[in-house]
Parts: sequence; C-alpha cells; structure tokens
Amino acid sequence: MISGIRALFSRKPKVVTRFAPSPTGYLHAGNYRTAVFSYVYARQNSGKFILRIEDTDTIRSKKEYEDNILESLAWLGLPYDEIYRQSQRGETYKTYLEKLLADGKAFVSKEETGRAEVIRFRNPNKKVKFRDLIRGDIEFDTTELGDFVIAKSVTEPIFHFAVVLDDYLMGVTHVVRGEDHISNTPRQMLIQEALGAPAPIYAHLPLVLAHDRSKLSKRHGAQSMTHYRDAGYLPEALLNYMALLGWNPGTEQEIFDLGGLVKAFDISKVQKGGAIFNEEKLRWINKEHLKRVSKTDFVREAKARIGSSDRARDLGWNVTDDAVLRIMPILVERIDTYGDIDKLIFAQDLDYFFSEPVYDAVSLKWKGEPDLSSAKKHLEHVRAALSALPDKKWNEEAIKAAIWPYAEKEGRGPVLWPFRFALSGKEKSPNPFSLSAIFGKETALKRIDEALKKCAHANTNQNV
RNA sequence: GGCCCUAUCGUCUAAUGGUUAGGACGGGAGCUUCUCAAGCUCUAAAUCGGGGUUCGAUUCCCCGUAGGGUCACCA
Repeated sequence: MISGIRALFSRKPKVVTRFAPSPTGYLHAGNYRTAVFSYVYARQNSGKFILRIEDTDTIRSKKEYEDNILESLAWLGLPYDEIYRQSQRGETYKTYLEKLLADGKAFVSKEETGRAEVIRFRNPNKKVKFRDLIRGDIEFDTTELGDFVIAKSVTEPIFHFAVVLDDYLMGVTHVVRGEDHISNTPRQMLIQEALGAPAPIYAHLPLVLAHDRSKLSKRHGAQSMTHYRDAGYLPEALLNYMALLGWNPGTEQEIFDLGGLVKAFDISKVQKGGAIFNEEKLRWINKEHLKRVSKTDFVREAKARIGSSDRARDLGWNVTDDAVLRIMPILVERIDTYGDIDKLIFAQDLDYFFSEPVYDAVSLKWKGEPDLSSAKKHLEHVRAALSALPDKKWNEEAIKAAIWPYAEKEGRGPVLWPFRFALSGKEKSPNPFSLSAIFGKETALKRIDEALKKCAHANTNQNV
C-alpha cells in the first residue's frame, strides 16, 4: 500500500526505451527506424525515451557522426527525454567491473594475441531463454560463447557490458533494437544476472534491407537521413514511410502523422521478416504529405529554392512570396519532393512564370497547318475575348468559359495550342487557362500581343 | 560451417483452417482541356518445395530449400 502510494508520487514511467547509436557513421534508414519504433512505443505508453551515444570505441567514434545523429533526430522530430554518452561514464563502469571481479564473476585473463590482459566474463554455461515481443520465445545455449571479453580493462568496457549496465542503471524497461542483436541477447542476459539486474523486455525489429536483401549499412546502400533532408524530403514523410516498413495498422490507412502513429502503433503487429527500402514508395508518401503542407511552409521552401537558383540569377527573376504562392498548385502537382523543384528549374520549366517566353513564330503553328494564318486568326479572337473579360472575373473558370465554346467550334488544338504557346513558349506546359489566371490579365494580353507580332513578322518575311 | 531468425504479387503488406487470396507503390491500357503534369477507371502480377493433421490448408506440425543475421580486445 505504502509503496504503491510512493510509486504514484514518484511518477516513475512504466515504460523506458532508448535509442543507442554508436557514432561510427551517419544516421541512416536502418538505425532511424529503430529510433522511430522505440520513440513511438515510449510515447504511446506515456514513457520515457532516452538517447544514449555508445562511444566506447574511441578509435572509430567521431564527433562529426555524433553531430549528424543529433542533427538528424532534431530534424526528424524525435525529441529525447534524456541523453547520455558512454564516454562520460567511465567511473560507473569501473565500479561495477571491479565488483564483478571481486565477486569472481569476471576475471583478468592473460592473452596471447592482442593486448596482454583483458577482462573476461565467467560463463556459467547454461541455457537462457527470453520472450521477444515480436518473435515470441527464443532459446540459446550459452556454452558455445565461452568466457567472452567484457572489457579491455576496468576503465575500458566493451559493448556488451556497457549496454547491460546502462540499461539497468537508466531503468530501461523495453529494449527495442535491430534483429542483428538477437544473438547478442544471451550473453547480455548472463551479464544482467551477474549484476543482479532485471531483464528488460526485448523487441527485436526486422532489418531494413538493401536491394540485394542484405542488411542496409553505411557502406551498403544506405543514405544518411540528412541526405534525404537535403534532397527535399519532408521529415514527416520519412517518419511515415519508415513506420510502414515492417508495420501496418491492419486497416488500409497509409498516411500517418506522428500523433496518428502513436495512436495506431502496435508493436506486436510488427513484421518478422526484413523489408527492402523502396524509394519509389517513399516519394509517393512524400507527395501525399506535400499536399498537406501549409501554404506558408511551402512558399518558404519553394521560394528559397527558386530564388537561389542559377536560372533566377542569370535571368534576373524577381521571386516574390506572392509569385510563388500563385504557382504553388502547379508546383505541387509536378513534384514529389522539394528537390524536384530544382529539376523543374533546370529543365527550364519555370522560366515562363518569371521571365518572358522566347520562341520562334513557327512554333505557334498547330500540327498539320500550312502557315500561321490560322494561329493568327485564333489568337486575335482569344485576345478579344480575354480583353472583354472584366478584371474581377479574371480567374481560371471564367477564362475557360470565355474561350471554350470558340475552341469547341474551331477545333481545340488549332485554338488552344497557339494560345498556350503564346503564354509559355514551351511544347509542354500547364493549360492556357491556368497560365492566364496565374499571369494576370495584363501579362496574358501582352504575351498574346507578342505572339501576334511574331505572326505578322513571319508573314512579312514570307512575302519577301 | 555452428547457432539464431525469416519465408504471400517486382516491392511494402492484408487475410486466416473454408475468400474470385484484398490493398498500396511501381508497371500496362484507357478517359479527361491542345501539350505536359495531376486526377479517375480498368488491368497484369503472389501464398518456396515435399510430407503430414484435417472434410478442407496460404494459415497448424515436420523435413527440405532459399534468404538473412551473428559468431571481435566493433557496436
């Protein structure tokens, strides 16, 4: 009773998970997904999420990698409640290592290779079993492990020892990690027992695979998360995609935000087999999230990309918030990621929004027509119809209504092609009604006038 | 090789002892406002093999096979 009340007041979370990357490489899809599942599991149980930098390998650990991991997690929106670095916990490891030595549960061993002395664990040689949240019961015979090494010296613990002690001391209740750790689990449980620590609940996630079905790793097919950021992916799309890789809600819903994920996630429904990372699907999910991005966010990002492009500089574009906002619908339907905006710019598909089109008069000619007389006639009609349209009715629907009956009568191609070409100067572009609406009446009419001038000019030249 | 894990369309997956084995991405075809994009509709595409158990197995069991992981004084 009393202890129950005390527990109530100490507000100790009943679930504590951790993400424990070693800073020996950038954060990539494989370890990111482990972080996602670990984080979501903690959140949905009102638990605590710990970030622990496992930098006991002083030779391979690098500050730049730690920075990359922290930066990626911040961008992806997975805040941790506590952070630890194993390199700062030397005293703690020393204390417990000495205790194990004193208890005879570990011993200093003379070596023939490597360094002269290391600390080995005295293996009780027994069977250990545990119930994995994802895979069910797993049993190992630890005899084959021998007296394995747990530290190079009392001040230099290695992975297995540091992990077990830290999880114990930090109160980690659920260890969510990759399947590649399944075979590490028995020896870690042996260390727990020697330390008198309770065994946490394990959940071994299936691996994220490269295209050849081998484990995704830094040197094998994995891109850093910051790479996806720089390529213009949305963090919420990465979160959504990675959550779906190895898990699904059992419904047909595929688009989730973090809150939805926390609600729907069920660790027992996590897949057992590994899953290949598929960028095509990621792109699709990114587009779905892009459609939901606020105008403000979209304009900020798109404006930055367009404004800083070589094309904008070379052609002297005036890239304003308003201009970007007007072309937002066109952009959204043409891109999967913000990075695709750069491709549109490079392909010169945005030129006509920011500068006057450049083209030859002959391009105005609809296919199969002998000369520009038809184009000229239709453009004149279109110009008159548009010019008669009041300013306040200058929107896509009204513009279409003003032109459509005429196009139906005269032929859509012969009318619409020169109309659109006059506005964009491109073989491929959005339809002339959208373009007119975006450009505004003055610019639209001016461009048609320019096209008409080209027609006249071409005819004159022909006559001479 | 030892130990461990896994096995449904190309990919991510749903279903569960009884379904025409469902969805999504990608592919193909068609429709839509000239071109493009987007959208919509349709379509091809899967239960690794062999034994059981069962009236009936994709589902349960066994054996193969395949793939993966792990066997460090890395994590």
